[in-house]
Amino acid sequence: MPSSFNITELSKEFCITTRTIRFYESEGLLQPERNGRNRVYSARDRVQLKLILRGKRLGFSLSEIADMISMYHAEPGEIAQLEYFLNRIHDRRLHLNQKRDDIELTLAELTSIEQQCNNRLENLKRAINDEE
Amino acid sequence: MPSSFNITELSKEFCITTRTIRFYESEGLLQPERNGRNRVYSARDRVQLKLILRGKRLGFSLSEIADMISMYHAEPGEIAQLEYFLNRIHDRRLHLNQKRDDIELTLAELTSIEQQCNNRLENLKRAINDEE
DNA sequence: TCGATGATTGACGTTTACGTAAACGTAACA
DNA sequence: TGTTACGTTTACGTAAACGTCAATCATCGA
Repeated sequence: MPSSFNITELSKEFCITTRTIRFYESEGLLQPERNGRNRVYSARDRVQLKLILRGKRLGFSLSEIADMISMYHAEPGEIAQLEYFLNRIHDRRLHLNQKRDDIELTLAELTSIEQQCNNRLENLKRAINDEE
Repeated sequence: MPSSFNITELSKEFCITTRTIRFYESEGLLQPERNGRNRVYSARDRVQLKLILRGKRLGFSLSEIADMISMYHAEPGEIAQLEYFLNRIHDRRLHLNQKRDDIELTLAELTSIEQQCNNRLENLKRAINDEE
């Protein structure tokens, strides 16, 4: 695993356009180094990009993602900050638990209609066999 | 539980605007009855709306949601249709499993930074006690 | 009968998250 | 020494998902 990447390498690895990566930077979600004019992404930048894309898959907006990423890097020093921070973590957890419940529900429904399909399929195949 | 609803009742129950509900209808996601000009939503329409909002929470687009809802109502009659349908179910399941994995990862990371926060918090509080 | 209340249909506006094109820089390679 | 391949900035365009009027209609209580 290399320790630095250019924009095209990352765009290919994650199947996104360079435009998208630059856009994330313009929104403050990435801060790559520069080699002259060109962007140079560290391993940490690459992890950050992974986090962004994971957030996107979960349907979070870029500003929500920015907020979450800031939590990863924050180093609150005072008690009040820490307690505020723990509250935000708590809220995020509730939010994610809700999504997980939504997923479980949807998966259960998928299983149900899958069952029905399989039943119908067996009936149809049996009917064909009976014809022979 | 009433068996029919007007648009304002639904908008209040689900904390969305009437505009949003009408928009979903214009996109083919809802087909309420009419009483004269006015829309009348059945219990089934209400469930449908719930499904839409669940899909939104999971970050699906309205067209994806329309696709999923159509699966709930489809009654494929031929073997080829059924097998195609089972494939779509399979794909959806993969998609949802991916999201669930993303959620588990994120929750695990939240737990980790929560731990760190709690540790710091305890240290700070201990330091204050030692001062006394 | 009149005004408030709530619903409807346009129609244009807005935000988010990029797409796309133009114009330019630069390093390598034939 | 072109030209090809990537990279950059700037800027306008766009699709999705609504928000926000405005004009109109229906009803209902005072």
